[in-house]
Amino acid sequence: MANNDLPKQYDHKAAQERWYPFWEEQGFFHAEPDAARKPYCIVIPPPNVTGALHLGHALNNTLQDILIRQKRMQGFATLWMPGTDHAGIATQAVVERRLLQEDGVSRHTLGRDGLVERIWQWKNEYETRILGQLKQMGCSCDWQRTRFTLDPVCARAVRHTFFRMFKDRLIYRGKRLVNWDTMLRTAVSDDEVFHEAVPGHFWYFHYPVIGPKPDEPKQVTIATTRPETMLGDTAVAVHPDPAGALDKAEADLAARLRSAPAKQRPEIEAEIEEVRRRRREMLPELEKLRDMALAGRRVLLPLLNRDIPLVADEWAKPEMGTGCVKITPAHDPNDYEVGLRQNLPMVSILNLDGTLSAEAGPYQGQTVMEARKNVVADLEKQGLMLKVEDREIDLAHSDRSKTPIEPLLTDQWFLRMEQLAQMAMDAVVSGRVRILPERYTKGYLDWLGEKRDWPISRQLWWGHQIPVWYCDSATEKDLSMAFAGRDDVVWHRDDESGQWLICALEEDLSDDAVPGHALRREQDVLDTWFSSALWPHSTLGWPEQTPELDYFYPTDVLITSRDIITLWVARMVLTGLYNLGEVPFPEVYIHPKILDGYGEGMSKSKGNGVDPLDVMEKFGADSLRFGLAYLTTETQDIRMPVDFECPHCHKLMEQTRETRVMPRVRCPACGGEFSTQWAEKPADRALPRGAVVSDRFELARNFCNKLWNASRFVMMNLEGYTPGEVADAELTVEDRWVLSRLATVTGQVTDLLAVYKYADAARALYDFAWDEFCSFFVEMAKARLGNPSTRPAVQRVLAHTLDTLLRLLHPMIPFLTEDVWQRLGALCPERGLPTPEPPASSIIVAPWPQPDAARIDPHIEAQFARFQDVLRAVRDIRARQNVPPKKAVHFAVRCDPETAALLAPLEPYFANMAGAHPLGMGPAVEPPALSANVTAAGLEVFVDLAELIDVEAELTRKRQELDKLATLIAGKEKKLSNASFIDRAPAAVVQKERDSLADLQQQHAATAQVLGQLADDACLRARTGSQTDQGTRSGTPGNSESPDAAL
RNA sequence: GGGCGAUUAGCUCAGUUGGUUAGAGCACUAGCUCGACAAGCUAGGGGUCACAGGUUCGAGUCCCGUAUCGCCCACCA
Repeated sequence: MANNDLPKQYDHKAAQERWYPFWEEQGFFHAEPDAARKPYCIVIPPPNVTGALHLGHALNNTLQDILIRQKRMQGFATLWMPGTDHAGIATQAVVERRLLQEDGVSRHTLGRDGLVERIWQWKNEYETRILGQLKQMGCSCDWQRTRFTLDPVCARAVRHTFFRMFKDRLIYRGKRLVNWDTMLRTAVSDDEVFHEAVPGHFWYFHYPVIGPKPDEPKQVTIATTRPETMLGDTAVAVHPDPAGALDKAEADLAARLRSAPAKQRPEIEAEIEEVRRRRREMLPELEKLRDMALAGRRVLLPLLNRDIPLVADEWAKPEMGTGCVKITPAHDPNDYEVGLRQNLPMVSILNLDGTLSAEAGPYQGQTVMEARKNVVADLEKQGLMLKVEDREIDLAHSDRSKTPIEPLLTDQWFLRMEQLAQMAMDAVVSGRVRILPERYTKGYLDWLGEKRDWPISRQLWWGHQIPVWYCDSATEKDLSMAFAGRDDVVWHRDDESGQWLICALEEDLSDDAVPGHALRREQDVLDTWFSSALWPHSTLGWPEQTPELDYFYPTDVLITSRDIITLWVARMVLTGLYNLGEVPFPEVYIHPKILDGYGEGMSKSKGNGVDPLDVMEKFGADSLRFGLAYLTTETQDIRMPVDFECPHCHKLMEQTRETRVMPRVRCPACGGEFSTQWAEKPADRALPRGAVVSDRFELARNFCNKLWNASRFVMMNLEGYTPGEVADAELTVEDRWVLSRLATVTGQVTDLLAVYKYADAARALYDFAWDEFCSFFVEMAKARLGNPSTRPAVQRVLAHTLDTLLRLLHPMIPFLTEDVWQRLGALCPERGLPTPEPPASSIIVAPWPQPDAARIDPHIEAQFARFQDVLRAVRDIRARQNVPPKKAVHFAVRCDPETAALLAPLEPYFANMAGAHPLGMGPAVEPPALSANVTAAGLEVFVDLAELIDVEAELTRKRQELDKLATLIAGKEKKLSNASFIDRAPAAVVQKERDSLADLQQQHAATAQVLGQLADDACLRARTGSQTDQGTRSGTPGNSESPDAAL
């Protein structure tokens, strides 16, 4: 192979295009149950088919692939289960919006089947795109097993789970207030609601008391921001203990006041004053009303002339509003709770389209806004309106239609959580499921601890339709006869409506399944999370007892982000336990979130999202992956300032809060304009698109390139390579050093990945590859490669070291490592120490390196560290003295005999790596007549400056250095003269300090000596008035004939 | 309102059970095209570890408080 032709820069595109198809064709990603091997399985958190993947997905999947690739190399039968999520509401919303925009068609005109068909088209398009993105990233998923939460296999799991839960009476129907979008006529979930402050009003009005006694108030005053809801009022509440409640409010405020900073105090003091005012002015009336409530007195609901009770309920806070609160159970979440507590009727005044229902009497058919206006006007007419205040209202809006949300009481399906939640909690408390980092367990347990029933129905068309049929008319006997002998149908009567709820396992029921009685299927679908909750077992074929399920379940780890610990992780644990009696995974690793430069999470709506394809286009998949791994620390989110890359001049420009939402941006560097993701107008779209990237991937890109060039060096120098044994005796100091370091790093990386410390693993590899392998081993190999007698051995060590390093890096940098692996295979068909062997056909299945404890040699590492110290010192002096690179220098090292002996075999490298020639090393070494020195722990390096010196600069430097050393020495002396330090600190620490002091004193002495010589010289020259005559000054130090110099 | 996390160099971040003179990458400065690599090499400058207390012989590290930022949950008649 013509390795000289290798490009100087790593061509990531070529490697990606070449090796991904190769891996797929070879079937490396596919896993089958294999009794001879241990299983390792991760299920992907299925991305939503709503859109393309962003950088958060890239991170999530990179972390999974790193583990998967490592485990595969470790010999496990490794399965990474891929797939996507139908993401019910989000996907339907996206498709509906597009339909409306592009075709002007609403879902109601299209109909259920038509819409669902369109969504399937969308799904197919985006699934392909998403899976394509994963492939580009190098994800080694078992694509043959790709699942979709709505496919037949998953659907079957959903039906079986639902059926059993229904049979176990865990699923029930009930009323619940939902966020109703009157425009789209659907309930939307809490996360699809945004709050926006809008100007509004706060109306105060009166309800007359029915039959007031002389000492009783004639009316109660209530206040509301939504006056039309009074039509649905079924009570007015007053606090059962207004005096106590006010006392408590005051006490709470007083407590806050004590700990409050000065600037908040006036506000709190004002609040306290308000509470006191209320106690003076309002308490008697509130207590009277409370007594009336307890006596069962009623008030008249104006306009509808309905009489409704006064109730005593703690929801009415005497410190707020009028102290009395109207109760509208069907249209307010808190009032609903009051309604349940007080056994109030629930009157729904809204139709699903947002108009008022028959319950609203004369206002029937009006919209909410119309009714509001009319109700206010009518109350005014009756003299019941007290006052109106302007007030800003934090109003809930639907994300999808941007219209205000109306809380509406509707029939929904629920899953009883009491036992299920407890099982999921126990699994974590007992340690059967460990959440890492551990701090996230609290949120999990707190959330489950509330044991709130899970509302599982959604008024959507895209999803798993609930397999329940209603029947109003049949008797129990009719059903028993119709379904005689069938254990795949169960039914029970709905307590509230009295109708039959019939659930069928796999086969849908026909309308005439019960002769003579019509069946009507439930139209709602299940919450998306219901099917996602089954993902770890449904993807493996459950309820079928497949070999895969048997072998791979439970999976080994779940890797996900923290915002779905409750929505998803908790529910997977719960269904896993319910369906299989086993947790779905023993560990959950929660990874950081990717934030933009302002510390905000990335999202489409903010416009600060980064498409991994843009990053890969610019930096390559390897850099994307390594960069992300390098940033994945345990405690920190990943802050990533985002840049536009100008398509004209390719310069990066920072994306600001302003530019990130602009359709077109002008490059400040070249003045060219480009479009962004917001471009909609044809004129904008015609501009070239500016990719959104981040310079935080440059580190990884540079590293990949470094690796590429190190590999290139090795391969260029493998000419004439012959495989062969390398006996330990043949190994040089640097060989033994690099092998020792390699063994250490192998152990570290293996251990770190086992505990998900990706950043530490990446750093260990980065530092070793760059600072040790490239900067030292490769540099030092150059000399030996030039010598025919040493060339074969160093080739073998180089090939082996590179081979091992590639394997360690493969999980993070799959393409580059495979590319080099294959090339290396052509050059070294057998390699490895001590005995060469043929390498694996692909690095993806090459064995993961074992940390070879026998290679770890602290003595050699210490020796090498000394060499590095001396080399650094010489280079330092060269640099600060501005010695031209090609000019040789001479130096001496004062050190103990052991160090001198250690350094001896490395002497030639000083010439190669620093253009420096040793004059002597050992304890008796004296500085040359004129020298620059560097002191390090236990040694002093003197560079002979006879021909080179800039005396003044060196004098200044030495004086500063001496001062610094003196300060440090003083500090140490003080510490060591402190009796309590000597007494209480561990002996080892004290000794360390003593050694350190001695060393500093030695450094001080050496520096003082050099300084003295330099000062004499400067003095001499000042006296003679002559410039240094470089030719005549003696370059030979006095000690060059000393015994130590002969070492 | 409750919970969690963060605050270390201009920027982005490491910093192990408390123990030598707090590190890296980018950016900056100076010098370098010597056959792996200028996406590089060599060296350098740059830090009151957010602020204020405490524990300790010793605090970036542990404890209390404050400020700022972020995330999650709840609530707002």
